[in-house]
Amino acid sequence: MPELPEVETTRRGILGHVQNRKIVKIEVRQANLRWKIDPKLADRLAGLTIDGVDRRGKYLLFRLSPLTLMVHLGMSGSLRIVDQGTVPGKHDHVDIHLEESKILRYHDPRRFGSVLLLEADRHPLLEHLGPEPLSEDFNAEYLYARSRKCKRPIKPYIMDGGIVVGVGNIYAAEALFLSAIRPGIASGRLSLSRYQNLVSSIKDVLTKAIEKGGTTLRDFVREDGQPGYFKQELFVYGRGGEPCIKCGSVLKEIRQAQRSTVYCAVCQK
DNA sequence: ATCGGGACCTGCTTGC
DNA sequence: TGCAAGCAGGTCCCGA
Repeated sequence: MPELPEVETTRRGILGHVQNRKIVKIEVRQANLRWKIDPKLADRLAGLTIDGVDRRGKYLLFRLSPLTLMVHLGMSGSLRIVDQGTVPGKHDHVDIHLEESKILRYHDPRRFGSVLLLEADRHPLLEHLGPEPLSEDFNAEYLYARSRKCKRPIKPYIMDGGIVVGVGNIYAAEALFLSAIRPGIASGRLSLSRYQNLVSSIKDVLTKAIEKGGTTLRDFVREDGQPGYFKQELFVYGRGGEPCIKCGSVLKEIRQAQRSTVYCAVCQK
């Protein structure tokens, strides 16, 4: 489910419910996620107060001075706020009980997500991440300079978290359509001005998706259980074989690095 | 140094 | 109708 807009939607949705609230207790029903949940995690966090929730790429960082709880939603994860007594479902793996009878509930059918305890503000998974796409550090000059001599196709290139964080399969395809760039072109062959288009398309599509509460394809839900509404605004993702919204020709579907890619061979060069 | 591929999982859709 | 294959928002890690 979650790319940056969905993670950011989740962060904004839960913030008001968890900030300055004390963790009463934690229940772990399934510890085998992408990485096994530390058996000591529940004891370490009980009694601490959540000072705030930050985001780095697709990671949510719960600040519990002096510890940090790092949550990744993987492919199918979500966080919801539910009332005490709400019966957990099959894939509700972790409950974080808060003051005032609320529970922050982690749900993840495929279990590709993770719930990790950080002793400090650092973690190996955060060490080599690229810039935030909505920050000024992410700009055309950076991408252009970094991609010289790189033969890797542009779509997997912008989906690489070491290059820029937060851009997943949906928004990579959308941004390339919006900037009229073919997904298979080698990143090292794109000009600076094409990178200017691409960067502004990425920022644009992510910003608009956040405004709509993210994209719900099947199971993404916001903290209150509502879906996101950006799906209606997708130009190419999930539309292989259908007509291009701009020119009407049939959209092509290919595979790149084991991910499906849809594009318009007429509009994107 | 870069890659492509496999791995980790469950659930839903599709086709025989 | 049943069953197996294929595919799905991510990304680490290995070997070529």
